[in-house]
Amino acid sequence: MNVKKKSILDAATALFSKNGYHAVGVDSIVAKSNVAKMTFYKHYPSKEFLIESVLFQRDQDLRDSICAAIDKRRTSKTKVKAIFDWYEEWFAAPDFHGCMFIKATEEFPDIGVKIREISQNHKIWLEGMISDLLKEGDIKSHTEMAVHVLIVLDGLTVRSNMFKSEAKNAVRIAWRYVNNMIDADH
Amino acid sequence: MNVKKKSILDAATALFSKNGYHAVGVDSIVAKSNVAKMTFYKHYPSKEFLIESVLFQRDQDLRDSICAAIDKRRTSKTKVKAIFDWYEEWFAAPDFHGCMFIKATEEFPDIGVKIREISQNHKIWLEGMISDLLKEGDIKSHTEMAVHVLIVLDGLTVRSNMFKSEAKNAVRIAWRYVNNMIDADH
DNA sequence: ATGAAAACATACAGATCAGTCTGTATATCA
DNA sequence: TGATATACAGACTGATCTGTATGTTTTCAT
Repeated sequence: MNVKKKSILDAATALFSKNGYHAVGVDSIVAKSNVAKMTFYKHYPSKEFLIESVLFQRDQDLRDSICAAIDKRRTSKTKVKAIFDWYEEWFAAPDFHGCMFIKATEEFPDIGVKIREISQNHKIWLEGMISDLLKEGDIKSHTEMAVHVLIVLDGLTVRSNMFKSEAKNAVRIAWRYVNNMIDADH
Repeated sequence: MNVKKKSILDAATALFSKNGYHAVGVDSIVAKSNVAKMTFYKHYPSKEFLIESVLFQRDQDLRDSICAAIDKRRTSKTKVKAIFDWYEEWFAAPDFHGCMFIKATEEFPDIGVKIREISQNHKIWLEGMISDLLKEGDIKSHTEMAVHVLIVLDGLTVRSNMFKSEAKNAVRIAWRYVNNMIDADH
């Protein structure tokens, strides 16, 4: 990708991630990315298109990162645990300000909007990934359990954004109960 | 409360709840509440103050509503179930667009802001309420389990906002696992 | 070195933002 | 009836919003 275009995308990702989508103006993105306004509109014809591009890229990056974390483990349960570990590390990052897809869904209420669709697809992907891992671990109701695990992960994300200092403890508690849930299914 | 002031509060609550806080302007609140702009600024000296008032009132209303739902049940576990039932009914409402406190936390990232503080207090209250119920049900680790239950409830809320048509099924799945978790603790 | 493409700075348009001001109308109560 | 408080409509300020226009400078391959 073009270096200027990448610079805009990175700046926008950081600003949207912290402040949300409506609160961030094009001018502040242009300023942070050290780019002329016309260069911005050349690469991204509208703010909405930029938001879609940011979310699309974020989805790609998260898939890669989470898959890499999973691939380091061997058993199906430790692979699920790897996701929780990944989240815990994410919550501890100084630039963590919640999930960009949840934020997008909160800010764009109209159904059928592409921004929502990208956000939904990310969650559907993660749920499918978890379902597959549970299935490998011989969980009979892996589909339903995956729904629950995703609910827990999203709940953890919201909570860690609200009470950042308690994120680590919350992950520990949640994983203990999820671990018990997995064991109880055998 | 003054009838005009109440009208403004109700209109603002509906608009913020659906569209978020930054996306809604004072003019649209004034229009929806059928009030003159000066009347608005007489009752609420700034938009930020209005948001705080909306969240404060919402907190009060939710506490009353949830407590009323709990009081109808007799055992501690059915009281916890009552909370899940309450959430399920809330998700099915046509004007459900997610939790206003989660939305506020996503849109106002600066720590120490009163808007965040009110939101945190609501979650702390609910967690304490759940913890008390679990304690009455002789759950030894009621404090930690309450953390987990709140995580599940917030995860459900986020998910139901993203996939509204699947809300009912998600609540059913989540409650089944929470029910198992409670039973397993005895 | 030269010419095209890209990015630059900056001003601008038109709309909307939060918040203020003015002057009028209405409602209540003595 | 007359005094007072409240609410009214709507214009206005200055800032900011998204997006465009213009003309100059930089980059870079030929």
